[in-house]
Amino acid sequence: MKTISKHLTDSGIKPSYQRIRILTYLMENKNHPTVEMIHKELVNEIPTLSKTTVYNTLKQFVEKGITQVINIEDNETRYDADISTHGHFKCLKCNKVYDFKFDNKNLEVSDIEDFDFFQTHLYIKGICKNCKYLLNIKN
Amino acid sequence: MKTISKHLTDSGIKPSYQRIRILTYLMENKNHPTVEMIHKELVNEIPTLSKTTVYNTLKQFVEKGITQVINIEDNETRYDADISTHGHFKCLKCNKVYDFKFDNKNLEVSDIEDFDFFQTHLYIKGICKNCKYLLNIKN
DNA sequence: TTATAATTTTGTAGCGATTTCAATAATGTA
DNA sequence: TACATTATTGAAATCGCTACAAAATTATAA
Repeated sequence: MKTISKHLTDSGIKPSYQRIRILTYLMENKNHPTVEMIHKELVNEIPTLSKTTVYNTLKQFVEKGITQVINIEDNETRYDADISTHGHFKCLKCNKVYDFKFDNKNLEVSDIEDFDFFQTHLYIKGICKNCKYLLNIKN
Repeated sequence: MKTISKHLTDSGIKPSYQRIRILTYLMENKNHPTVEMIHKELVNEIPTLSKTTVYNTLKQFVEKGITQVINIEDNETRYDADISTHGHFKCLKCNKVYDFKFDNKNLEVSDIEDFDFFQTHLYIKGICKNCKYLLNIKN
């Protein structure tokens, strides 16, 4: 709780109760939640929590650089408090989003050599190990 | 025109007038357009063209695998008739989306070794060469 | 050709995600 | 305590997209 609060103030965000709870949720559940998911969970603890607050808070987190947006699917915006450059894998069977590491430094790109890079997003879609295993059992 | 029509029939899509025009637009203007942009342009030539038709047609193109969706931004779905694996760079200054090549084969990823990959999307955001140049002139 | 069936396009209505905005609540300051 | 500032809330509005049924077009059969 102390660290979360400090994380906010360090980023120029006043640590209100709602903001602390939302950031705590993001850091404890690394499940790349949607606004819907965050609200649904937190409204149990904070009955008055409005969805607008979740939207406003996440927008602010992204602007201040302590949260990144995951656009792996066009109909759902997900959020991740891990702002390090890493990839996201979405299983098309169970819909779970996995984190993965990739070598950003040795990523060879051409055609955009003289461009300045601010953010890199790598998304892979497919079938995860667990679902592959379950599919094999069935057949 | 002949080739576009053939491209459609080869993919199991009946080459209606609207479908031909939409695919032609995608192939001639490699500008990664949104539904809005496609409709705005084509309604000049086809005054009765409805946005629903553009949505339906693109959905079908994606299902049949002749068009891919670009989710580089959460508030705009873009489309690309180039279905080869390539990256997309969005300039945060001029908002243009550039294509770029990257070495998909030598992409080193960890944590998801035994997963099956179906699609890979690489998005980079930053400032393009042209905007960098223009910024330098100003200052 | 003509009648009928199947497909495509169109426009309206509806839905869900997000934003706007004004009122209320909470917090900070003199 | 009084006042100013900021944050939260909830209702209404907006936007992108989908559902659906009617109209238009195209294909098929007699």
